[in-house]
Amino acid sequence: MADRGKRTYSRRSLHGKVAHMLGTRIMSGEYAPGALLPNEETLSIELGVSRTALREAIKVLASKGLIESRPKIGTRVRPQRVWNLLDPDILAWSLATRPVLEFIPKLLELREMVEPGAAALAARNHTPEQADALTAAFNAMDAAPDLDAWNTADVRFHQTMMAATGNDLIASLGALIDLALSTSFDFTTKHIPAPRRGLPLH
Amino acid sequence: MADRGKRTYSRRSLHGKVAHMLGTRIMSGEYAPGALLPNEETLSIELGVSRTALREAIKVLASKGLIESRPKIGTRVRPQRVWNLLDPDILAWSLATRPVLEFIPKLLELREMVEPGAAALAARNHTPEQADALTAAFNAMDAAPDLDAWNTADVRFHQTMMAATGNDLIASLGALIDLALSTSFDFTTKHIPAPRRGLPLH
DNA sequence: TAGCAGAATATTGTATGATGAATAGCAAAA
DNA sequence: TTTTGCTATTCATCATACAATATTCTGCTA
Repeated sequence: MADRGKRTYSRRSLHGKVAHMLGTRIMSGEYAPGALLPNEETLSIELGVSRTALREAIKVLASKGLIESRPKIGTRVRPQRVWNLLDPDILAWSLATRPVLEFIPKLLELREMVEPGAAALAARNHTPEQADALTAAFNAMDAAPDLDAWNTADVRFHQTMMAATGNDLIASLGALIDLALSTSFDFTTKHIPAPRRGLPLH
Repeated sequence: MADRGKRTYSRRSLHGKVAHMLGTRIMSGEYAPGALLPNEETLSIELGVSRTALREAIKVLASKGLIESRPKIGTRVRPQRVWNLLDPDILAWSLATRPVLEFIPKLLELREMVEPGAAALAARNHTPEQADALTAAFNAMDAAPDLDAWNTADVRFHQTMMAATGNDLIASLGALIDLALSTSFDFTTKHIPAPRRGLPLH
């Protein structure tokens, strides 16, 4: 049950660090949409890495829709609407720059939006084991002694429910939301919890 | 209105082609989760590209959660549950390998799941311009002469509604679903359309 | 002057080889 | 049996060279 695996890209490798650096610069607006990044040679010198490492980072960002490189032109930041906002890394970079308290409502809104539909699907498709896991998570939530424990149980409850829909895509969406929420809560433990809702199944 | 930008990663560049190739191999199960890919030298020779191009492709796949490289170990396919299924490229690679007809129901299911919540949000947050765009899209749907036109209008309707929620994340999800659906429909134009639903706004 | 062809040029794209760092697996020792 | 240390394999990073590409400039021509 426990391990849901690391879903954000490693920052141990050099190109991972560079990607993080450039990603946050883009999310913060330091490199705004439409703007050109410095050329590879300049940027690699500025960051103190080889052109190879820089290019690997650039390819990562490009694959998430953030930037686009063309010969003779350079590397340009693409418009926000083509950014892949549902990518764990982009979410993490957003959280690293944007005020978290502005972001949490959007996450909660998204979760509230998918929740009823997910519950309905889960009710149709869940396996017996998943039903057990759900009730266990619900009980843990009910018995939570403090806010932190309640959050943990809450996240697990939703994760389990999204998985119980039997739809990979939906499970992936659920994991993403929960990852983002728990990361946000790491920044700010003093948040107002959403009101408890009834258990939609059973 | 028209251009929503390319959201899938370019296949013009060499490393883009390599990423596509490896991505489809992974989605098809040729490289199953837990399996090791051939080492860089072997694989670069097999694909007829330099190690540089191969490595850039590997970094792209790793950033989407598909694989993980470590010295002395090699490059291993990660478990499916950490794949970023909501990535446009991964979706495209899935569509390129998996039978499309098995995939469309999941996409429709996801869309059906988020639709009521999105409509409710849109009703609260939409701007006047978005309301106009919505009615226009709805009318286009109503007046569609054939299935193809109906699909186009349908996709536009949903896209517009998700954008009208005023939540970036939700808009991104909507764009993703619609991209995947229209790509699917390119493969198989002979599908059964979902039953028409009433216009939830107004 | 306007317009077009083609050269110059700046930037990314690709290839290659060398060196460094990490670590799994094995062997030796306690 | 457990621990320690060695070694070989693989990826990580770097440096460099050259190719491909598309803008921009230049100069010719109508």
